[in-house]
Amino acid sequence: MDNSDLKKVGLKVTLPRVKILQILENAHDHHLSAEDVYRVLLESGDDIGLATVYRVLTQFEEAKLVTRHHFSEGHSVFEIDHGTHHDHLVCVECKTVEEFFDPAIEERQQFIAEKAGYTITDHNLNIYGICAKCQKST
Amino acid sequence: MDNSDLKKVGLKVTLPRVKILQILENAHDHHLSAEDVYRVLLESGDDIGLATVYRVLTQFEEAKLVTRHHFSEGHSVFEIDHGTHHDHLVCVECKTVEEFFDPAIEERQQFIAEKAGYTITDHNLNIYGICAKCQKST
DNA sequence: GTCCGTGCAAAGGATTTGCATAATC
DNA sequence: GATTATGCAAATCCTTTGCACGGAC
Repeated sequence: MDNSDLKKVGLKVTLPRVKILQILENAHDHHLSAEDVYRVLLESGDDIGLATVYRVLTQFEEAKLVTRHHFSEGHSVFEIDHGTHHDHLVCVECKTVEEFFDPAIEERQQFIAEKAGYTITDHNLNIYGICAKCQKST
Repeated sequence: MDNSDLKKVGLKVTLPRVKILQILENAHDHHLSAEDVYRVLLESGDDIGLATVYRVLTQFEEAKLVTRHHFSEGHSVFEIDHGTHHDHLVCVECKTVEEFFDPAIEERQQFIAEKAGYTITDHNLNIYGICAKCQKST
């Protein structure tokens, strides 16, 4: 994903947008909050305001470049949207996020929604737990 | 669930707590935000502050009388906890919430978490869609 | 009567918005 | 050069907290 993606979705190629896109791509675990992005920007010496970070992330979401998630922590986290749906496994200790995809679960969800007369627009499954690493260190 | 439940969990029986418990029980769809509860209180002429609503709901959550959910709308919703785990089907139009429980999905979740080395502490699955009623009225 | 609970207003964190300046095309 | 984006500060939304008063036990 590079600058041409910005043009493709009708967004001007500006420094903040390019930088933020890069940060999201290079993040260790690919799920960052607006604060996280802002902090990385500050560390790299870029003078970009937090308001801009929010604005850019929201634009990216509308352009379907990134997805916004609401884990149970009060704030939003963003990840690059590669077009492949998946759910999340979140470690409540170290906040690491892993992704998974389970066809059996997807199918059951579809079935349940249909049975209840719903047309699915979206769905999200979050499993919260303690990861292997954190279990050892306790 | 009546006043004795309050005593049981170590909370004094006060008017706000009793009223709020009643409101949660009698709610049409059993999922209310703090604002929703507050509005009902106002309508019944009770002079109870919004801060108290939040305090009481938080105490109820700690006492495991109610469960707090974060659907993708920015605010929390609360429901009476009858001790039976279930997931949610949320209509994005009329905001109605239905509950469901699917053993197959529960089992798969357990399996996925184990495979990834996680000990599950909690999990939640929300399916967002348009309910039968809202599909007709559009 | 003691201690806990409540109301009000003020504080708090996350996110959004208004406006003048600065950058892109 | 026109239009769109940015930075800063102020505003907003949801929720929590501090403090003096009132109610439960």
